[in-house]
Amino acid sequence: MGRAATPKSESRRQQVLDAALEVFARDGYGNAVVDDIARASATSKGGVYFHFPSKQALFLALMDEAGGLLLDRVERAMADEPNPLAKGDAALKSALTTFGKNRTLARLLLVEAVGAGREFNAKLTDLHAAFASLIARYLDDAVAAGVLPPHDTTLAGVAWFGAVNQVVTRWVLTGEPKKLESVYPELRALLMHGVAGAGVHREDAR
Amino acid sequence: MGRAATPKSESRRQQVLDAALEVFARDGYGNAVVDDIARASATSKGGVYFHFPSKQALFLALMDEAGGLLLDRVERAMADEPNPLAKGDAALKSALTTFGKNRTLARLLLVEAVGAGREFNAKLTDLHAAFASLIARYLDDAVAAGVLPPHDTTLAGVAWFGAVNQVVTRWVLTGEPKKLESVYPELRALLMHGVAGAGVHREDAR
Amino acid sequence: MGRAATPKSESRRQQVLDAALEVFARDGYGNAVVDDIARASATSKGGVYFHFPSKQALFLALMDEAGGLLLDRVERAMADEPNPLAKGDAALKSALTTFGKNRTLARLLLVEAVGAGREFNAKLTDLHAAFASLIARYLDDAVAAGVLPPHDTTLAGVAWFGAVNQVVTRWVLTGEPKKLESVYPELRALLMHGVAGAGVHREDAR
Amino acid sequence: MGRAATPKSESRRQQVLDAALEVFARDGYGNAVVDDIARASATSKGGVYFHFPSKQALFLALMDEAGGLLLDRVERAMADEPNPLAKGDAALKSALTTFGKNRTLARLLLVEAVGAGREFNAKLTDLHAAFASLIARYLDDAVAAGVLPPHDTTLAGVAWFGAVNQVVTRWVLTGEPKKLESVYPELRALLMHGVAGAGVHREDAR
DNA sequence: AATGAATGAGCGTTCATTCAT
DNA sequence: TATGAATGAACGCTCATTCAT
Repeated sequence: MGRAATPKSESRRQQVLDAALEVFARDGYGNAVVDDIARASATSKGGVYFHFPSKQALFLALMDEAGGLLLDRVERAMADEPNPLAKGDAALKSALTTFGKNRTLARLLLVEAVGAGREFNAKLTDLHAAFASLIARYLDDAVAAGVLPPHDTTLAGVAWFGAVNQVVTRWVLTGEPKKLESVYPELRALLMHGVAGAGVHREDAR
Repeated sequence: MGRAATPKSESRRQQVLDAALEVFARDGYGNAVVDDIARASATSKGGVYFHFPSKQALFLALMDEAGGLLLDRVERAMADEPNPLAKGDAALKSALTTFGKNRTLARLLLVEAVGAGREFNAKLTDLHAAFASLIARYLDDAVAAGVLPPHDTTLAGVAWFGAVNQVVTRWVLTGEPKKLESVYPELRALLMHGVAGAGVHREDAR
Repeated sequence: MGRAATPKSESRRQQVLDAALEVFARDGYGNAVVDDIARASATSKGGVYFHFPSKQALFLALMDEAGGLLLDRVERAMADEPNPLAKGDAALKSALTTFGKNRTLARLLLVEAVGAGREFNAKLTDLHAAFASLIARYLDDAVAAGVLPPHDTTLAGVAWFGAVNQVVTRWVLTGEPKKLESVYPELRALLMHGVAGAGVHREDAR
Repeated sequence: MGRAATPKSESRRQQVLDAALEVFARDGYGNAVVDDIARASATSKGGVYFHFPSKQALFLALMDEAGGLLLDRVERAMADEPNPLAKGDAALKSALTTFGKNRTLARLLLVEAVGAGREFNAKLTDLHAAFASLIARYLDDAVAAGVLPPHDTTLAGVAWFGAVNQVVTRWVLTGEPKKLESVYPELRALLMHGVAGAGVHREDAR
């Protein structure tokens, strides 16, 4: 479903993108070297520059792709669920699963993209906002449906996003927990009921 | 209250540190130029290198100082409060206030230190862990005191830290909300009771 | 006589090598500046570094080239002569002639390469050893052929090499004698018969 | 016998000189760092500069001292012998012995001083000339005394010096032979009678 | 005499980007 | 489209030298 682009040029571009993901995630934006990306994509430096006007543009494109892919997965997962609460669960679970299967992606988005430079702040902010507002919209729906009490959903969106973010970042940087998805039940409970109500509503264990 | 021990060289070192904070926060680690730091500290490049062996070491020292200062503030604020719940409130409030008064510090710690390079991951991880475990310890105490139900306090520490982190990061990057401290009540409620119980327990406004 | 294999890049590399010889011999290794070499080879600094990984590697390559060239000349001259004694004469004469025509080369090999740094000692030692053992081999042959009495040919090789070395070095540093090759007859007599037998065997004058 | 100078200042100066010998011989002129010399002489950088106006002057002074010391030893050894031939033997023996006991000195004079830079060529030339002409003078005397046939004593002085030089240099760079002095008999024979007459006049073995 | 903090010119090296082929 | 040699601005770091104390 939908890989209709030019068989050669498009795949070349994708090769570069894939290689760039690898290299940027490995070395960070600043330390990554265009030559490395060229080598890793079995092209030449000129080849890279044919498909992308600059190192910066390449990184930006990568953020777009990676962020879009993740957003897509989460939205698709939510779309598959009927009721509000289930949607939230699905979103959280799919985010953890996607990252859990792709540490490189996680590192790029949550670590390397952050301090990469002023030039990337706008895109980073957009990404953060996209996720936060996805969550906020879901919370709004849930409030509208009467399954959640009214509250500042914008702030909650940001905070939730940050909470998940940090759990994943810790996993990226320290390798803990071994299986990222394993935090799902506890994290879900925490997001829903905070620490105060944590005990009551927990329906599962590790 | 006693800072008589730093006649000249120590103050020089501090000058450099201060200038470095400014420059690193403004330009990011990678784009920051040692010459700029020298100029900003009214020294020469050689002066900077007399006090710090390398740009990297300078940044590391800065992370230490900034992280320590923040941790100190928060811990001091907690120490001033008697009961567990109040300690938590004080911690949250002092973190928001400290960052709110010092956007430069916030940018350094939450943005620029992140993608700065593999060399800094260890220190960054340590910082994250220090905060997360400070929170976890507090939660443990609260659980022991019976004011909070038992739960995975480690995970909660990480998630809380992430939530606050993200709210501050958003403020650093977008300027919203105008007054960082204004999120305190809502954020507190969210951390305590999650989104499900959010409506009920709110006891205050802006 | 066949140098068709070096279309562009190879000639560039050679340009750099030539310029480096000039600059290193003029300024010495330590004082030579890569920018100067770049300028002298009508390239850019990056161009130099494209062909050689470092200043050090460039100097090493130069030692190889210069040493190889000299050794080649001497060996070729020896090969052209039939009997042992004539070979020796030819070797001495060709060494003096080659250096005499190329003071730059002489300076590089005999002066600048010497105190250039520990990194170059190995290569220098190799060069010295190559010459000394070339001489020693020749002496061995002459002994085997019965035209010279048996003696410690290794030491003689070293000593001979040093004697010639010093005569050339003196010429490099002081300009004396005007024509380096003019020392040939006296030097030859000296190497053959020492100072004691000097008077008898001398068949020529200055 | 003669250490009459100012007890403190003069010894300080000597300390610096000694340390400099060590450091220059270890690192070479270019790589040697004034701070190291200061540390090695248990002084401060300022202390070094109090006694010597510049790094260059320090090295020059060292060459003077080292060269003078060596020349002194050799001359003294010659003065102790009555007849010409014995003087020559004594000179060679004392040179080998002095270097053999002091590899640092040998390295400074024969290796590090050579490529150290144009600034040192004059002094180096002087040193070489001093030795060469010492030898030449001795040869002249021997010729005058009728124990050696007339020949180009200047050239012989240079060549002899170079031969000894090279033997010592090889020992400095490669460690061979184990005992430098052991080459004395063979080297003496070589210098006196060359390779042609070598067999006859040898009166000893290794 | 001695100290050591400070200076700043200088240099090796890197690497994004360009462009002739 | 692709290649890779070439460019040159930029930067981290070193270290001889100075000088206030």
